[in-house]
Amino acid sequence: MSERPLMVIPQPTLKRLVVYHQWLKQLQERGRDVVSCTVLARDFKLDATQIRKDLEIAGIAGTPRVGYRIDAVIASIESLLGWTNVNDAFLAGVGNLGAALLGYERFTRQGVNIIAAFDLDPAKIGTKIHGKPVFSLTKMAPLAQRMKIKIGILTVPAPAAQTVADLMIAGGIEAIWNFAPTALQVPEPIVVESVSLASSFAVLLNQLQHQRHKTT
Amino acid sequence: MSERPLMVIPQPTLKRLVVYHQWLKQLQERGRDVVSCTVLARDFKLDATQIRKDLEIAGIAGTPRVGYRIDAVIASIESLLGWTNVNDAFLAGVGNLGAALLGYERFTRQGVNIIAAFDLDPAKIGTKIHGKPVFSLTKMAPLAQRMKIKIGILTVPAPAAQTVADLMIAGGIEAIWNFAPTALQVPEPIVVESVSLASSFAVLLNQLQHQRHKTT
DNA sequence: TTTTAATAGCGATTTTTTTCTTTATTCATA
DNA sequence: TATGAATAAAGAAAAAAATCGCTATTAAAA
Ligand SMILES: NC(=O)c1ccc[n+]([C@@H]2O[C@H](COP(=O)([O-])OP(=O)(O)OC[C@H]3O[C@@H](n4cnc5c(N)ncnc54)[C@H](O)[C@@H]3O)[C@@H](O)[C@H]2O)c1
Ligand SMILES: NC(=O)c1ccc[n+]([C@@H]2O[C@H](COP(=O)([O-])OP(=O)(O)OC[C@H]3O[C@@H](n4cnc5c(N)ncnc54)[C@H](O)[C@@H]3O)[C@@H](O)[C@H]2O)c1
Repeated sequence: MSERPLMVIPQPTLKRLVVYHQWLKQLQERGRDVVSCTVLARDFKLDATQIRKDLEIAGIAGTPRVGYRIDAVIASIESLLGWTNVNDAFLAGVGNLGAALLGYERFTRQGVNIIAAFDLDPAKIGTKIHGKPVFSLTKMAPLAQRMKIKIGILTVPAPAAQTVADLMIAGGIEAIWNFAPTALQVPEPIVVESVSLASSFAVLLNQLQHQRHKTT
Repeated sequence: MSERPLMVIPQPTLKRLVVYHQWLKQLQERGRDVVSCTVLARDFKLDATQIRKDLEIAGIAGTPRVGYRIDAVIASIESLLGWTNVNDAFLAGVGNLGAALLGYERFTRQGVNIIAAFDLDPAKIGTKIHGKPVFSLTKMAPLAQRMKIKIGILTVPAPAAQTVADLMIAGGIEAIWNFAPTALQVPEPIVVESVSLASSFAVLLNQLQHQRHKTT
């Protein structure tokens, strides 16, 4: 498909590029056409040079005294992240969080399309949640294999996470987006990206404590 | 309360400590009593020295040839993160994600207790979701002020996020946990911690692409 | 009791990431 | 057409984070 040199993008840069993208989309809707690092730095409370380096790493050029064309930046980031072609994914565990992810339409514009969900609960199996069909967990591995699904989203309770991850891998899934607070043990080529909301909240609390110390 | 020197903990360390904590809880439930950095390093696919440094920063000591007492590590991390006293919080935007967060009981063991939620939707106002009362958004600021709530959780659609954040600040809220994909503009002392699931997924995709390059 | 192996501890080194400094480019204005 | 101001670009420096190498300590084995 799209031939990219596949250079290594620093992970902090990668994450920030996604955040810039979201914001630039909003600026665009408000009629903005170009944006400077100075402005972005103020909006995000970051260093302007850092943003410039990030865009440079993404291969984006600006013009002095003007800034960057927003549409060009958006297009570059989308291409860099591979959002131009969407990846099909399975989701396991249609609970509170799983259902929320199923209903989040923005994901399809961010490279992921959840095409089916799997659960153990008989009350959920056979239904559709946010338009996505829910199947029995036993169907997951065979279906993944048949449909060549490569991405699995794991939103089951922590004690079940390892078992369900093993099923995903058995079905040929290569990357697991893990929301369960556990350390998944997976063989070498499998990619795991874990989301830890608790970590994020810990950062919030920590900063709040520091802020209070400063002012008192 | 608990008098801590409030040293600066590197943010990567802080996040990892939370992850260690979750895992150690599980090891404890399985009857484990001590754990070594070597084992943790294998479980998390991290460098053993890094884990040792993290624990050192958290002020945790181990014994050679044995490792660390799991209960001591858990206690130290909880105390360090301030999970021993729970912080009350308000949540704005009881949609898919907001409702999922409302129903997540583990949060109370991680320093945050959502005591009420707020929304614009008349169908939701006056109801209880996962046992938490939902009030009209207009009540948020006055109630926050009266109840001295300092933490706000923002799960409204992106276009509404800035407005609702302003309301939170008007109510005396000092820290905002933001799930909306937007760049909140807040005055100096206000702390904002944004969660970007899209960034996390971008990391997953990126690693998957690299993994594929390696093997092919 | 001695030896061995596993592990924590600690300082040094390397790598990565961020920030600073300087230069070059472009647009607006006189 | 010059001048000034804002900005990107590029390289250097600094800061932060991760990793390495070595030493000390401890428990188990010999
Ligand atoms: N809800 C949140 O806000 C939140 C936040 C952070 C992390 N998480 C994590 O996300 C995961 C899901 O949380 P939740 O609140 O949605 O839980 P939940 O209890 O609402 O949902 C769990 C779902 O998984 C299903 N399930 C259980 N065992 C299964 C199995 N073996 N195979 C397939 N499905 C199975 C259940 O039937 C249920 O539908 C948990 O690991 C939780 O720790 C949740
Ligand atoms: N659902 C997800 O998986 C997911 C993932 C990542 C980020 N997010 C972000 O989280 C936020 C919420 O997502 P969601 O899927 O729950 O959306 P949703 O549409 O399901 O819920 C939004 C809720 O906010 C309420 N609301 C709207 N305007 C409001 C206002 N001004 N004041 C108070 N409440 C208001 C709505 O009535 C609704 O209940 C969005 O910003 C979304 O981008 C969601």
